[in-house]
Amino acid sequence: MAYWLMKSEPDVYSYDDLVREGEGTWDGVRNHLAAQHLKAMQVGDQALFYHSNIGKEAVAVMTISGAAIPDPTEPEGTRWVAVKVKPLRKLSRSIPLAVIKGEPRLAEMAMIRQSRLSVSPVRDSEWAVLMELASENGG
DNA sequence: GCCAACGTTGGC
DNA sequence: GCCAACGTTGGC
Repeated sequence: MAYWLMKSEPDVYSYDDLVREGEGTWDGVRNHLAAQHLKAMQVGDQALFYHSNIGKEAVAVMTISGAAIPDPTEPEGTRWVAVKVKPLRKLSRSIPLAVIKGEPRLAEMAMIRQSRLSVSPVRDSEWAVLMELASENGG
């Protein structure tokens, strides 16, 4: 199972919106590297839901419920893709970007190294650190 | 609101 | 094929 981090501006689409929907389609990705990551996702993978711009924090964990399909917001024939996601759990403590940046063990995270990438992989070791930061008694 | 990073477009 | 101009993302 792989781990990911996916960004969304909460005033456009927030974690609460996903909870309300039950299952969401992660579409609108228009970056080739991000799209590559979408294609690599498998059902059962887990992803951090990160609120960009407003909040700037990871707020929840979701699970990939459907592998890559042609992006329904694009006309047929284009190669952009979307995946299906379902909410899993809200983090006990959300993880602000500042905390991620201040954690040396997360310095190599893809989202830190390339801040504008909206879909990025998270290593197992990084995931463990993030979950530690998100727990009530960890850190 | 500003600006850095990055991608895309178009002139040459 | 290079590179300047421009648009977008997203942090500050």
